Amino acid sequence: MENDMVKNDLMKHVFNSDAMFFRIGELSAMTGVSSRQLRYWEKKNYIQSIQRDDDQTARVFHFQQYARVTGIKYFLDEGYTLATAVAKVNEYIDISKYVHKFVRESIQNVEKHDDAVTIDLGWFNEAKHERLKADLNGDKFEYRIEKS
DNA sequence: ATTCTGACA
DNA sequence: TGTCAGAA
Repeated sequence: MENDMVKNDLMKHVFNSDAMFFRIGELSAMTGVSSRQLRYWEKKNYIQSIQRDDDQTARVFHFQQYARVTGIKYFLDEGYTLATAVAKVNEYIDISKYVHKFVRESIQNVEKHDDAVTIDLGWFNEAKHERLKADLNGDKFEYRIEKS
């Protein structure tokens, strides 16, 4: 639908916006991690800033690094050492990466109806005679097996 | 005004 | 890790 196209472009615009990039002072203020620590973490390769092509030296961090830094600080506050905190964050990022991949590959099709949306989740069994479907109504949803 | 690197009363 | 200097 045309409406969906608009929303997609809007989302792309939002996530590619300059607002998603931060300099060290901003990132520090947002996360409560000192700029001194941020520079040290980068030197240790625990976080990374954008590769800058110009002659500027000021670090620029992408939004994803905000998530990383926040995660590292969380485990640090839990009492873990810096190296362990980083390992924990990497583990979570790894897991979420697989979960995202799983979810993406699980969704075979999204069928829009008048009042609801049905998500096709693929074959329900090895015999491939039934498919698992999820009917969405607002924020509610139900699973259903559909003969194929 | 901010950030960068290097150094340590 | 904080902080300060001197430069960009």
